[in-house]
Amino acid sequence: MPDSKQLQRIVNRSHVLQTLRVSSGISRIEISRQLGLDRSTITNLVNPLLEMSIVKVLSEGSSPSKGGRRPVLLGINENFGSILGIDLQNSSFSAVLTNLNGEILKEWRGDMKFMGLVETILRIYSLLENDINEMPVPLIGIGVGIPAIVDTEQGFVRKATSLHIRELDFNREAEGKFPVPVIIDNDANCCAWGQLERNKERRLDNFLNIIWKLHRLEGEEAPEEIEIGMGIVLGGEVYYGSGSAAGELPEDLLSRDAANIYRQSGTGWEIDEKALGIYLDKLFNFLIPIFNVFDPGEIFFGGHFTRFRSHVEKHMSGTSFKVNFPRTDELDTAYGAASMFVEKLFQTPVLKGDREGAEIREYDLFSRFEQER
Amino acid sequence: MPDSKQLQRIVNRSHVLQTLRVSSGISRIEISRQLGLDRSTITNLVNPLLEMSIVKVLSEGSSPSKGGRRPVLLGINENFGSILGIDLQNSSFSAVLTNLNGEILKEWRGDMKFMGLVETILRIYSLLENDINEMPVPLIGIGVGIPAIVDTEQGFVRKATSLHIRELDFNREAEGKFPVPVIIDNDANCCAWGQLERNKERRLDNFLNIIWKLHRLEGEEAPEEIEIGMGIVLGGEVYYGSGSAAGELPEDLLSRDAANIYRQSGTGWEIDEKALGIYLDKLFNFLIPIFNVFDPGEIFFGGHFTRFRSHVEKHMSGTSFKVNFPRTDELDTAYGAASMFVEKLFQTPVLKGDREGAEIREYDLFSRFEQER
DNA sequence: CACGTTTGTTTATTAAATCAACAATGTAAA
DNA sequence: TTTACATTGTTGATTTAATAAACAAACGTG
Repeated sequence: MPDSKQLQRIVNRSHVLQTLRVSSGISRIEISRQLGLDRSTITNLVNPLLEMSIVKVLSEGSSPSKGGRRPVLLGINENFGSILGIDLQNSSFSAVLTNLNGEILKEWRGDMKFMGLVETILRIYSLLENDINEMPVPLIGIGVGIPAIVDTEQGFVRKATSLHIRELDFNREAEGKFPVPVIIDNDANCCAWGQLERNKERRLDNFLNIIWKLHRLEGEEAPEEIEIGMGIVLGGEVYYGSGSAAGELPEDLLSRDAANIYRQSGTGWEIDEKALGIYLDKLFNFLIPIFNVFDPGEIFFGGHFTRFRSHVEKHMSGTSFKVNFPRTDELDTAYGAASMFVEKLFQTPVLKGDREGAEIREYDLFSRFEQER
Repeated sequence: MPDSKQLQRIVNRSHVLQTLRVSSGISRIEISRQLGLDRSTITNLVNPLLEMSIVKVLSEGSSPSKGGRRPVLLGINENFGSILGIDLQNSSFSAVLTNLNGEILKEWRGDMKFMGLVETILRIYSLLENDINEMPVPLIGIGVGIPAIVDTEQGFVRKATSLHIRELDFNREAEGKFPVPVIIDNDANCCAWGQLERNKERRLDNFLNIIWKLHRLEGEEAPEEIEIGMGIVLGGEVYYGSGSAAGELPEDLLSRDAANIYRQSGTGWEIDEKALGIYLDKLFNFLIPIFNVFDPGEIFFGGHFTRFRSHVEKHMSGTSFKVNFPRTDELDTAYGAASMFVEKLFQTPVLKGDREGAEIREYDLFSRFEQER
């Protein structure tokens, strides 16, 4: 629908928003310099965003060294809207509410028997609805992470062993049932989205985000199930591969095979160092070649990897990769699911299809709220 | 230098050229439909290209089913210019001259002692110069493939064991010494570029291109040296990784380790099936996990892999990947090097840097030849 | 042969950028 | 204090490149 002229404006506006997001506290003139656009163009783009309160004035900056008018420092209004991120597992969930700056406003954890994807998410949402509505920030989107192979673009779940799903058209089934748009993705990819969000100022290019996650098995108490997941970010965007299965590890490196690492003791879980060593040998034997072929700029080890930091560092010592152990917790996937939504909000819209029906991506902030507020 | 308005025109012009390249024999109106631009816009973009003879009229198409004026079918003028592609090895080279449609106009093979990168390429060029100049198509660029880790964007050779190079600023050393622009890249990446060119109508998204190449060792007669190279294409573009080393395989899978596969017999080279089997087991043990993690839409096995086709098919039979054995010959790398240049000619120009000095990519066809012809 | 259809061009119009001038606001030296 | 100068940000005129609309050209069909 939007013609090429309007599209240019939309794209430029999006560039402005991205710049504001990445370099919060920047002046209009500095934006114009970074984007190579005229000063007046930025003024014209920014002012409507200010009126809509998507952008806000932070403060007056100090005047430049040689004198001159003080720059007016701008930034994204992080309270323009909130995002609900849900980490959906077989029999439990966790969830976070974040603002547009990726700051956590609220968090939840709970048990929830899985009863179909849409149904379960609806239940969780109605469980949290009151909490969300009493916040001063209105909800504008939901992101969901599940242990599955997901075509996020199409909203299509290909395969989810632990949830017993195959070829589910989520978008169609969820149509009209939620008050805000819902996006789903693989949980490991969500964590990669979260890493993109947390490091947005660094404008990371290529990195791998590997997580070590524990799941309680359905019914059983112990041992827990290990999930090793890899999220791949290339050129600043999550890479899905041609079948949405990029980053999936072989079965024998996941699940029960390594379950005897965790031994139940009197107080709780205890780690069998020998079993751990054997498992990590096998794992890194697999991973290191992958690292070499991808040649990422950085590798993040999240989740329970932080508990085995020294082991990981030993295995990585032969390589020249930059290794990173981000602070992580049980909410990583939920946080990442929310981050995914935020990242998509600020992505520069492109004509999708390229071929037929030129349709704009549906998450563009300005277009969505142009009339409403 | 070019402002945002001119940039839009350049980008749209580039889209038109890409469309013409991918779907040769297309009418203006059909282009306008595919790109979502107005008919008159396409007319205005195409006509200058016709005058410059970058684009040519193919023929009158048949009139549409319900009557109406016959569409004027357009296509890239493949003879607007020619590209020299060079495959540079330690003590020999091969080269091809292609037109803009990736058709081979001429080819050469020869021995050439390596004497520094720029010097050697210059020698090869002067060797072929007369042949090239007597062609009716003017040379507009040179692409070079070398067995090395290369930062193509910067024109910087990081490491080339067999050529004894380390940290060489090619662009600086070559400055002003060639009559046309020269681009260098890793040889495996070149082959991937070649595959992109050969399959341009298919608009491939993600694929891996794996080659099995033989090199004569310096001085020695036998055994030859094996080079296994992987070119990675993601989102329709060659992926280089953060250190330009993406796709590099571990040392022990290359070189001499598998040399005893080739045995010299009375008539020539003979293959030791047992040694081959052991080697391929090891190789595919390495490759299959890589395939799974990349989740490509297709995998090409080129070079000598075609001789071991049944072996490869056996190893790949457990997977669900689409396997492809393209017709290949000794000129693949050279052809790919030329293809790389052509592909870059037709890439949509983007502001590089994004941050500072907004500079346009230097290969844009129209801009380069606007005044000249 | 009249009529509808499709391609492609021409001219007027429009959207969104730039350009240039200027107001506002600051530092620093005279 | 005053003057000069530097920098940010806005306003109005101008330019550019797209679209829109009308039309010419070419073709098939009843």
